[in-house]
Amino acid sequence: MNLIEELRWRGMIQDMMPGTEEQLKKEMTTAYIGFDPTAESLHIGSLVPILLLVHLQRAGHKPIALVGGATGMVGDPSGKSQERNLLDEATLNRNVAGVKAQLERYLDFDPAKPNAAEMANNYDWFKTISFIDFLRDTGKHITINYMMAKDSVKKRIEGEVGLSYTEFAYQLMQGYDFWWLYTHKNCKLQMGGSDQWGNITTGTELVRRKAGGEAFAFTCPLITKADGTKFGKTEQGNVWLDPEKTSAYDFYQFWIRASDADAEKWIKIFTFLDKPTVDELLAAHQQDPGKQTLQKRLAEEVTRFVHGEAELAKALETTQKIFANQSAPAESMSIEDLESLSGIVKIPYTAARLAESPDVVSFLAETGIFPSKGEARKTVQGGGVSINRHKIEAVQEIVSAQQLLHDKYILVQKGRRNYYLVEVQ
RNA sequence: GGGCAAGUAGCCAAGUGGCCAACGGCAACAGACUGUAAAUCUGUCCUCUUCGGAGUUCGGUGGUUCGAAUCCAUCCUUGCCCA
Repeated sequence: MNLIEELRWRGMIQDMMPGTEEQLKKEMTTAYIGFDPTAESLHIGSLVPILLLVHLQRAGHKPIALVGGATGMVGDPSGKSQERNLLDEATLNRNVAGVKAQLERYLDFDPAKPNAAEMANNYDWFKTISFIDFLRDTGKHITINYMMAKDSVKKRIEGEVGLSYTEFAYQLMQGYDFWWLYTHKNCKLQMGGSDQWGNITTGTELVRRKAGGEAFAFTCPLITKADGTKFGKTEQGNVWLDPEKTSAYDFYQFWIRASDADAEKWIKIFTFLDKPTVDELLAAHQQDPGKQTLQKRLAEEVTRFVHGEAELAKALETTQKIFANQSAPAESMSIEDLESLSGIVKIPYTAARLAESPDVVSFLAETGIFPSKGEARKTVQGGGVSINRHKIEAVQEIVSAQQLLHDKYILVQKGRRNYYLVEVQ
């Protein structure tokens, strides 16, 4: 199966330039995707472009992961209703390093292979370009009319917030990247999310006009949720790929909570399972949705891909302990069980303070499980807090040493799925 | 430089002298129901709180007034039109 067919059944193709499929069939093709260094870590939204590169490489083509050290200084207006804040240089450098380190984990950079992945940073070629050169050599090739016709630009021009010249120029920079990679790396294909289509076509246009060459592109639909809310967010915020920011357990949990409708789409996009396997899973799931076959497999596959087998095993283990036997009293958990709950937030608490038998509300605020007593009180009143799996019925309840599990721990639940292990010292 | 319009909580958006911590919607969090799902219903949703309240908000600053998100002045930002 060729790359395009493969991506097509997975629902990962949105727009494609004519001739792209033929180009990929013709020869080993070098392709790139740009990643914005807007944060120190990539989040699961960036997983899709990463997967595109991995699919590309598996199909025998050569991927280039481009980190936007230069474009990140300017800000892409695509999909943004407002002018972006500029990042300072120190932050940007840190982000570039972080993003680079992560990308390196997912692609094969083995130089012995003809299609070894490469990493690039567009700061490397932008830092020496003068403004005058850029205007003369690049700006000349693209008309304002062409640039203004882009959706991302049009929306902002028609909207009431406007668009700075800086952001307007962004597409030229990205287009220049493509041209640069085309001429220096023989890169003929750019991929990306569908919001990048406008920027990408400016690039193919530049390649055509400035280099007289032919370049190709396709995009992947943006990931959405069936209920229309934003993908990749949880109560703790973004779901990051960095285990320091989002533990493997939390990462696993994000996927397992996918709705049925989402899981059906996501299993194709976020896993490498082949079509027969996916069809089988879909059928099994439809037969007995309550088993969450899809969600479990999805969570498992993606967690393995991002965090590795060992971390997946830990996440599964913790999940098992917490959810498999939810009605079991916390007292039945062994000390090993408690101590090996990986990914659960552990909080220290002093034995001296516990000896004073604080009321729950103070306890919850002091441990930092809630930011303030008011918050804690509200949630307790709403029935949202359990200690050792017993729901707190009244704000007057107290916490005491008698509740210690194995003389050391108190298991606190905020809501149904947020667990905290308070360790008394 | 001139004219016009706008700036309200995470977002959208009402409010045009006291009844305003500010209608409504979205998002978010919690509860019920369930399958750690969706849909639905309920509660919370500026901050703190001994739950009685207390404090800080409506682009910034200054003013008028017993009292201002609402009126005036000025500044900043944005959009549209003119030069």
